[in-house]
Amino acid sequence: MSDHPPISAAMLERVAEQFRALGEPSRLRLMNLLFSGELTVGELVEASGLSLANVSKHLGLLHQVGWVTRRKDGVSVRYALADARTVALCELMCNRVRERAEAEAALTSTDPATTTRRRRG
Amino acid sequence: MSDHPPISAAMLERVAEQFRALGEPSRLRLMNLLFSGELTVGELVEASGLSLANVSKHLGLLHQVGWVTRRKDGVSVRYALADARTVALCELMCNRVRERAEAEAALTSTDPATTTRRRRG
DNA sequence: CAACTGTTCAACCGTATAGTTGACAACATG
DNA sequence: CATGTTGTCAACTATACGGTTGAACAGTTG
Repeated sequence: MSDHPPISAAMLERVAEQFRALGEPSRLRLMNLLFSGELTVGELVEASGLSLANVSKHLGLLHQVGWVTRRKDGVSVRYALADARTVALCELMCNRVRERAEAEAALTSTDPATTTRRRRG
Repeated sequence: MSDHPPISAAMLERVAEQFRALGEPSRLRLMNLLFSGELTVGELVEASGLSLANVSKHLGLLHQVGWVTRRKDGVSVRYALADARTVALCELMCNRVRERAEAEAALTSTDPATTTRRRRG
């Protein structure tokens, strides 16, 4: 825990915006599909099972905050990951979730007594 | 872009939950304050300027998803970062924001013509 | 026990946003 | 130009969530 200066409110909002854009399962699904490369909106619709307008909306937001790039290709539009760090970032979060799941499983199996939450008597 | 298998809906929701917890300026501010070490709710209230109940609520959520630890210390409660990766994660996002800000600034200064769609031409 | 401090919880309100629907824009083809 | 294809945008509804307020709870002190 070395030196960590305070951060401006504007910066906090910008950073929060980045996190928030990834804080939605549908958008995470689209990002995950883009892990394998550039895809059109139509392809993402088919692969995700989401509605066309919904996918377009999510992609618009991801593009606005800079997580994906947009490129017109004839009649369709191709989206791709804009940041090489995206995959690492998502995998870090996946590992966190897995670790927590394992930790919880270990707790409940080794110490069932402590799982009886304290309630006022 | 190597092999990236699809992810279950439950997993996506869990991962999104992690991102979402950090997708709020007030919570990010609290996390940032905790960068310097363990703090009580009261200390966080004073440092953040947020209301007591509000801080408690945010800390409750951060604790629920595993971003902070909670420890009773006499009459007060001390919170701390639970994950060593937190700082690196936030700094990555900060760098992203800074990079994007610089890229935008460079664009508007070198190519004013394309910015006519917006004010500040 | 009673009073005080520090924290959490529950109910409420206002706003933000996910998803749908329908209209419309951009590009291709006949 | 008319038509089909692909995607975006605007309006709408339902739900989620941030923030406030007031009550309840847990230690500490007298």
